[in-house]
Amino acid sequence: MRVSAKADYAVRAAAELAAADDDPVKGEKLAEAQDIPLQFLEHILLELKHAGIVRARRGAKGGYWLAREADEVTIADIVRAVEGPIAHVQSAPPESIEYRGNAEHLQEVWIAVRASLRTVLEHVTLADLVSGQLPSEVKALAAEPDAWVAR
Amino acid sequence: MRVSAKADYAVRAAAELAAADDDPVKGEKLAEAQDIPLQFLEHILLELKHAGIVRARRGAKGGYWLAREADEVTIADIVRAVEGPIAHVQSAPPESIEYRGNAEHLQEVWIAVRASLRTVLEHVTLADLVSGQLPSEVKALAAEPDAWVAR
DNA sequence: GTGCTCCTGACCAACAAGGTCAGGAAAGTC
DNA sequence: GACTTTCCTGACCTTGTTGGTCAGGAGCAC
Repeated sequence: MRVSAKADYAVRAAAELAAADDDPVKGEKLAEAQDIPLQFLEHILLELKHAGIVRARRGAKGGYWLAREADEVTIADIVRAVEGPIAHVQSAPPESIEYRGNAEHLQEVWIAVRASLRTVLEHVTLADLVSGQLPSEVKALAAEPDAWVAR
Repeated sequence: MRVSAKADYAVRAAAELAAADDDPVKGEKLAEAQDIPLQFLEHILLELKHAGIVRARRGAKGGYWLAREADEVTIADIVRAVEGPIAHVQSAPPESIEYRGNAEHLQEVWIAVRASLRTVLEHVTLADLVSGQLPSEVKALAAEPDAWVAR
């Protein structure tokens, strides 16, 4: 139930690309802007490229840019590209698991967990993120003072 | 962003205890009922005991039972006991992270992610789980046909 | 005291996380 | 065509986590 460094880095780098608006940005510049180890970042960008989220060109004037418009890329797309499926249980999708005895309804709970993650991750786009104009449901969740206290 | 085997096992074992209603249940019986490796389960039950969720007695007539009423124990309690804090980013709580440049609003997103997880995990009790009477918000999330399809 | 059952630490193999290193392959510039 | 720049890729590395197993000790009931 945690967010890896890789996913966090990936989203941050993608946010920088979204802000750069289609001109290629060098890996080194992304690394500096977001304080990410360059060589690690390059591996991440490669994964994003393989997932079809980012494009790249080498050489002078080279760099990375988004393959789609910033409002067509969600945080969920990026997290899935680097971390794999969201909210798997024991490495299997929750809809495929069968529970017995008194745990029968646990499947519904894990499904609800996944659904609730999706309502956030699939609705926030990179455009939302850089502009700060998050979808209203997401803003509402983050506006609760209680959401900011540790437990 | 995944649910570990340990957390899944812990919740299932706790559900069995909730259904047993205060008489001690042997580890072996829990392991059989939920098909969990016994020795692994014993370690998990020990963690639940240290977290104050479960109590135990040794010897003949021994076993495990819930330390609190089943409607006073949430899934979040159990997940935290075995997996640690929910939705940490790079092993730190989201409210403590500072983001720069175009990723500034990412903090709000991770806070919203945690809040959305909490709305499910902190509202489902073991009593709800065993009876199948999940809270209405959770039932609503799981009722969406879309929630059951992989992506 | 003799089972029964929990309690605990040690151990283990496999894998993931979070990187670093070294070199190759395109693209542009002169 | 040489050279520089920048991405591309695989190999490697250390540390920690996951998902267990093994062996023995300690408390409880009879």
